[in-house]
Amino acid sequence: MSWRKDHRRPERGYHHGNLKEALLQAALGLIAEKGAAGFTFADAARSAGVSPAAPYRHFRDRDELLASIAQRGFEQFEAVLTRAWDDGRPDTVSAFERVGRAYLAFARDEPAYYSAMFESGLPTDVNPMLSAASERAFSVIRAAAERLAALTPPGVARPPALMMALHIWSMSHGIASLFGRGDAARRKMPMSAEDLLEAGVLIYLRGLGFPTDRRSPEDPNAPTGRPRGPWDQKSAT
Amino acid sequence: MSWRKDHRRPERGYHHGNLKEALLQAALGLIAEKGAAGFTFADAARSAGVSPAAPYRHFRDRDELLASIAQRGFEQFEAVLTRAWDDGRPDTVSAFERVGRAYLAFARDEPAYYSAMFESGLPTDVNPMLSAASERAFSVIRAAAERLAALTPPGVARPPALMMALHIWSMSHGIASLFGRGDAARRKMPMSAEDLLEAGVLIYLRGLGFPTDRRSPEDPNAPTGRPRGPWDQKSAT
DNA sequence: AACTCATGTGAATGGTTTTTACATGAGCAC
DNA sequence: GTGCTCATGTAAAAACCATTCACATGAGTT
Repeated sequence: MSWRKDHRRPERGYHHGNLKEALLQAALGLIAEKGAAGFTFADAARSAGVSPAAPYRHFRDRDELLASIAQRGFEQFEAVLTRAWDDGRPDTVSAFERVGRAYLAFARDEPAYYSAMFESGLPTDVNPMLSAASERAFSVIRAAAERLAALTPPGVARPPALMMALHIWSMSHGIASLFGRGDAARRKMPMSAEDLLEAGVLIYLRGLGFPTDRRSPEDPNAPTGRPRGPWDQKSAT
Repeated sequence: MSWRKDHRRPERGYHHGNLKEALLQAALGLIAEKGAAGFTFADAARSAGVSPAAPYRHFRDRDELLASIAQRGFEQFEAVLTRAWDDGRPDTVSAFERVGRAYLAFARDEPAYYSAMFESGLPTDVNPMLSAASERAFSVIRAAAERLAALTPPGVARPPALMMALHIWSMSHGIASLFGRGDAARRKMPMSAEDLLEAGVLIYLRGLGFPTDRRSPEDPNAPTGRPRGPWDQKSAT
C-alpha cells in the first residue's frame, strides 16, 4: 500500500521524491498565511524539509514558482467557473449570476491562488502558459456573455458580447479585490459582496434591456408599494 | 575625493535637511520603476544619498513608508476626483462620467501611488490615518452617487446611493486593475479602458432607470438603423 | 560658548536569494 | 548483484536587505 514516500514523513531519505509538488503546496500555504509578498522561497524549502538550494532544481527562481501557482490557480478558476456556468442551465441569466458568485467564492476560498493570480505583480505577458491559462478562464465568462447577448430581446440593441464580458469581469474583480476577502480592506458594507455583485449584474443587464425582475412586474403583493429594483431581491421584509 | 552624494546637491552636509520628503520621492520613483513588491528600503536610502540606517529616523520600517505613500496617494486621489466631479457641473451624469475617467487617469498616470494604495498588501484597517484618507477619497464617489440617486426619474425605484457608489467604484477599480495600466496584463481589448468604463457606467445607469442616450431618441440620421446602445456613443462611423 | 537632541553613520546580526562544487542513490544495463 | 549515470539534494559562499545599536555631528537654544 505504500507506493512512494508520498504519505506521512516516515524518514525522508536524501531524496524527497515529490519535492516539486511539496513546494507548490508549501508555497500555497505560506501565501495564504502571509500574503504573496511575504512569501519567501527559503520558507517554502523549510516547509518541505529541504535545503534552501533544493527548490532551484525545480523552479528557475521564486517568480517561476509563483507563476506555477498562478497558472494552477487559473486552471482551477476555469474549472470552478465552468461548473458554475453549467452550460447555461437551467436558464442563462441565473447561470450567469451563479458564475458571478463562483468568482467571489473562489477569491474568498482560495485567497492564495487569487493572490498569486492577480496581486503578485507577475508580468502576465512574458509567460505564454500563464497567459493562456488566464485566457481560458476568461473565455468561460466570455462564452456565457455570448449566450446572454444572443438572448437580447427583439427591438433592443444587441451589445457586443466581449464588452459585456469585460464589464462583468471588471465588476466581479473589483468587488472581490476591494470587499471580497475575509477581513482585509473591509469598509462599511450595506450588503455582502455576493449580494452587491448580484445586484450590480442585474442592474447592468436591465440596462442592456434584459428583463431581470424575478417578481411579476405587477406584483399583487405590493399593489401600492414603492417601485422596486434588483437590489430589493434579497431584502424582502 | 569621492562625493558624499552621487548627485549634485548643493547641501551635502552631515544632515540631509529634508530626508523624509526625499525618501518619499525616491520610493515613489522606485515603485514606479520596479513595482511595489520590488521596492527596497535600502534602495530608497541610496537614492537619497544616505546610509541604509538613516530612513529609520523617519519611518518605523518599510511598511510605514509604504503606508505614507499610500496615504499621500489617497489624498491626491481625493483631490483629483473632487476636481473631476466639480460639484456636478455642468450636469450630474456627465460630471459622474468625468469622475470615472479621472479614476482611470490617476491609475495610469500615477501607477506608483495606485500600486501603494491598492496593490501593496498593506493592512488598511490598522492604520487610522490611512483608512481615513481612503474613506475620504471614496466619499467623493459616494457624494456623487447621492446626487445621482436624487435624480432618479419619478416612477422609478430610487437605488441606495451607497450601493451605487460601491458598484461604480468596483467597476472602475476592476477596469483599472485588469486593463488600465500601460502594458501590463493587457488583453485583446475592443476599446480603451476609458470607453469601456464609460459604456459600463451608462449601461448601469440605464439599468437604474436613468435616460442616458445623448442622441435624440428618434435620431434623424439613422431613421431605419439598428437600435443603438450606450456602447455606440464613441463608435460613430 | 556650552548644551541638547534630532538626525545621520558604521558596524553587526540574522535572514533571503542565488550560484557552485560536491554528495547521494534510483533506475538501468549487464 | 555490479557498476554507471544523472536527476536530485546538500553545503558553503557571495551579495543583498532589514533592523538595531552605539556613536558622531551639528543646528537650534540658552
